[in-house]
Amino acid sequence: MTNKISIHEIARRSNVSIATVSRVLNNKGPVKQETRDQIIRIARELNYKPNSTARSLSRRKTDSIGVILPELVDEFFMNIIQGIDEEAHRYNRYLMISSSHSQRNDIETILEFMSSGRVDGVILMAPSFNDEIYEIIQKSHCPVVLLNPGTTRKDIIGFSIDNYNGAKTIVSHLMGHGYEKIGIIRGPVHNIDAQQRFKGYYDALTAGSLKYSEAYDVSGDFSLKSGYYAFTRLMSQSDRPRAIFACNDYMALGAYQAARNMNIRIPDDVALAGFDDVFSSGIVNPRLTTIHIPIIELSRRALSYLVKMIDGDIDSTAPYQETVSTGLVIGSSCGCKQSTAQY
Amino acid sequence: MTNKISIHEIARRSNVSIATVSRVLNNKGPVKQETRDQIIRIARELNYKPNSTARSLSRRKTDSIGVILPELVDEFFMNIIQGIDEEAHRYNRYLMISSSHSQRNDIETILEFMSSGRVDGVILMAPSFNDEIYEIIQKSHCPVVLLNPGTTRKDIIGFSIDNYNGAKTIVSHLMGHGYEKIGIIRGPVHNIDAQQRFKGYYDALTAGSLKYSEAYDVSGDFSLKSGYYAFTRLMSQSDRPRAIFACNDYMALGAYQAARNMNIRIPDDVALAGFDDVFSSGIVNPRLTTIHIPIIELSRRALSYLVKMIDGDIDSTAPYQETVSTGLVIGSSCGCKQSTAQY
DNA sequence: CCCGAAAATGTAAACGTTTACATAAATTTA
DNA sequence: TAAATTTATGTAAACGTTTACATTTTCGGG
Repeated sequence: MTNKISIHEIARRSNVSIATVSRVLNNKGPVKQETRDQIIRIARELNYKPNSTARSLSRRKTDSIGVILPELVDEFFMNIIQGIDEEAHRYNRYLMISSSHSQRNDIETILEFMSSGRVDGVILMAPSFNDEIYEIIQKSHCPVVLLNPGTTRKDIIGFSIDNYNGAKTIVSHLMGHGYEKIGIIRGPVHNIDAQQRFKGYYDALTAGSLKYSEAYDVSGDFSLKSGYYAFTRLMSQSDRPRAIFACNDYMALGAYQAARNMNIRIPDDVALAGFDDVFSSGIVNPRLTTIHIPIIELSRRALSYLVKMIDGDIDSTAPYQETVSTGLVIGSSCGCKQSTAQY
Repeated sequence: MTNKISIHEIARRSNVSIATVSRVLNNKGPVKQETRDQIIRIARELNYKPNSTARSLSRRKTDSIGVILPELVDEFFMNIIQGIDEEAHRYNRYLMISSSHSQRNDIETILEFMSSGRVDGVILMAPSFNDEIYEIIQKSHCPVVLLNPGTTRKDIIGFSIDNYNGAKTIVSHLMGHGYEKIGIIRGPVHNIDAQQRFKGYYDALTAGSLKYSEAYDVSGDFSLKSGYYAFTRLMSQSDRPRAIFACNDYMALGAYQAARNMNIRIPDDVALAGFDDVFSSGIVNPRLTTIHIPIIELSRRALSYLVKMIDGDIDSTAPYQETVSTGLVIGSSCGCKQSTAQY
């Protein structure tokens, strides 16, 4: 039960000053080889580990990065964390993770995180971007990178998914099958991803000279259940759509269940496509045609950029936006015979 | 662009000493109401946030907790984080999360985390428990709680899943359907969960006076793919099993795909059961009969216990084990008509 | 063998808090 | 009203590092 040993203890035992010890431990400044060896030996013997709190205070740098996500559920958010973690490990940074605990004032969480000096920078994914958040970021002296900011502002630093083109691509793919009556199950009204996906859908239709019809446009909230009901509603009308684009996979999966209940065959009676490429969409039969989001890659880049801001390799005040493009994953739910994904 | 303000600045502006300011900010020690009000006012005006690094150094307490998981993938690990996060929020603790980056020396990761004073305690889920890890925990002065330690040692603090009884329950359920030839798709050989689940399977069989047969025992590694091949192997023999217990859901899902390829109907030709109750198992058709693990609850309890150790409310040196019991989730993959889960 | 430069080491002041202890002011007690 | 309390405040030393600056030692060249 050795007491916690400090740099002082090492200095005492090696008959040198703490400055010398610090120099050795940080490989900074000249030290006689002999002294160096001895200090290292003693430090190792005592199993010395520098106190990182003291280190942080002195260096004014914590080597940790805050990650604030709207919630901590799903493979999706896990993938974000995974990507960030991998990259953080590369840069020797630690990760402080927190959900914004939507029930509470998430802004406060953010502020707390950023202002207390607990982290050197923050990766923030807010449920929705608003002026208050913008203000906080501007005011704080803490570098912030936004994940999927969902705003048209240009004076921020953000990494986004190309929802618009993803949606356009997949709807175009459905059109390529010759379907003309293509319905949509929307996401939450105020969700920017959902809005962009809708726009992609809309523009794909009109670009292909199909007409948008309100009868084929039903709302959902990204949940499985909402997909179930939305599908039921869409297919209960006399003039049914021939294909449906669900704005995310969970809703598409809900649609599968509704289809089974209604004895509707996918893709024979109605084709189906989703968005996100969640694990389950590769499990269901027929495999769901969907859009893959390179979310791990996106997170990695975001972290990498943040670290460079922190290290001063990149100007933190300069706005920067990056958008990663999505990939079409072809299953047979759209009517294709051959799937691009294999197991 | 106000410079970062410290307690000194507040003291200066309020014409008091920093001690008084500190007292006000921490609600500690007597301060005249008038002085107090003024200090609070000024602190608020300047939007003062105490530097948590300095605070940690002085108090010898970081208010953060380390979480080390073998990997950061899956809903499963996300659920762990979710449970921990919820509870951490209740106790006002921050979470430092890291995967043990299995490619590297995970032990070193752990040591680093625990010895550097970056966290007040650690929740550790190791890929496999071994003596080295045990040594580290004993030596370190940092409270450690193990998640699913998978050891029979009694001198540790750990929170576990009752794999054994879970497996026994579900295999018994299969037997209740009258199936006599019950196969198993095992998990990784060195994985303790997998071993315990196998034992549950074995004991359930023999308790019901069925005989264990090597022909029905094939190995897997918890991956979907391994489930696919294991199923194929099991069902390629002339004397096929009538039911199969896959040691986790992903392997069971792989079995679904193999079954589809081989034109084998579930549950008509072969009944199937899994373990874990992952999201996808509720999606597939027929719904997978499986075992639910209250992992969020388990994580919550682990964190709560750890915090109490840190706060000195619980003796950190006393061993403690807790096991949470699992729940049977009935789908129709086992042959049941009525499912307990609904969507 | 002395001088100057380079190398090695030490001293002490940060970093921004908390807190034991000392002191001063206000209040009560007798 | 002086002494004894109680309340309010200040001083200064921690906490364990890093690092600018000062000082000492070493070493090569004249």
